[in-house]
Amino acid sequence: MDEQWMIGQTSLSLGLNVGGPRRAPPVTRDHVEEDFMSSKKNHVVEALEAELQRVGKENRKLSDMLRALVAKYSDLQGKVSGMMAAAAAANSHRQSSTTSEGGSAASATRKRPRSDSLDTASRNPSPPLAVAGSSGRFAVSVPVGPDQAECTSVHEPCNSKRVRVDECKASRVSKLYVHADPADLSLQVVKDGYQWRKYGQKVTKDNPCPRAYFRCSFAPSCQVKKKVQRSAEDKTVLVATYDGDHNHAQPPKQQGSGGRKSGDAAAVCVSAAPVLVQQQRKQEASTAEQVADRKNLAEQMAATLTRDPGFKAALVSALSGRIPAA
DNA sequence: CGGGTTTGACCTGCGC
DNA sequence: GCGCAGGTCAAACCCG
Repeated sequence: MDEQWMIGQTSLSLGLNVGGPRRAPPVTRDHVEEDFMSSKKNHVVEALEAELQRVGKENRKLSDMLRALVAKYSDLQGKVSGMMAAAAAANSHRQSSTTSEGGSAASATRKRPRSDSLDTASRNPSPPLAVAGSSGRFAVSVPVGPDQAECTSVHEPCNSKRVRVDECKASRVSKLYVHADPADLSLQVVKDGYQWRKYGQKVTKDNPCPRAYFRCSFAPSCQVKKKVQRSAEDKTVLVATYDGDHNHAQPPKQQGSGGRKSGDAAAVCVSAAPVLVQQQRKQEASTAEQVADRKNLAEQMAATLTRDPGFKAALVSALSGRIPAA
């Protein structure tokens, strides 16, 4: 981490030649005015020094916060990987015991097997949240919705499909807001590091922009779904709704070689800074629970940002541009 | 030729 | 029971 860098930058104040490296003032005919100006400059210097001290303090504080966030993130990541490993082990056990079922479903007629596939879909529980964002983008998976309860009944056969779907829906639904070019109507893929295959599109009632349906195409057993639709309020914002969790790691990047075909992260490179949280603010009331959620989101974002070299570079350039101006 | 996208049809739950 | 709307399917098409 570069908190040390941040901390180090607080000492920039020492290197600042406030007032600039001026030549010795020429002997002018107006000494009174000169004195007045120098005293004025002294005030400015004092003010600047105070400001620098304040900024330095703030920097230290932020560095501490960053350290805490990183520690938290590492801790969570460890937990997640542990849980994913456990879930993968459980999955392999279950799949080996239910292979006959999957094989029979594949050869059925066109329409009917749908419920079968849905059954297998919901029967295949997703492991805990895999935080997207390792792709260097700020694609933070944000749990949305009042309940974060785990879908515990997915292993058991269930009579009502809807009930099961609802149960699973309650488990993992996250939303991602991505700023996109409004002129490009084809922008229906949110770059999040995973491979997606589009399987449908629909115009919904409340939004004139069509909603695209995606499925994870990286792992056939992965049942994550994604809906992408432009925001009705702000057409520059793509709203990606994730349903479920990936039961696999993020696919390896193949950058530089032109990338894969579309559907993948390389299909569309959303240029602008993603994750617009203000939309979420609009949607959610200010209950204590939601505030906590938001805080959690902010923490995740901060952790993601601190690990992102691009962000770091941008921050460095932004800071270096500002410091002389101050 | 294989894999992804498009798109019209179909399925299903829900409200009236 | 009927209509509506969201979600899904799959044939046709496209592309590298």
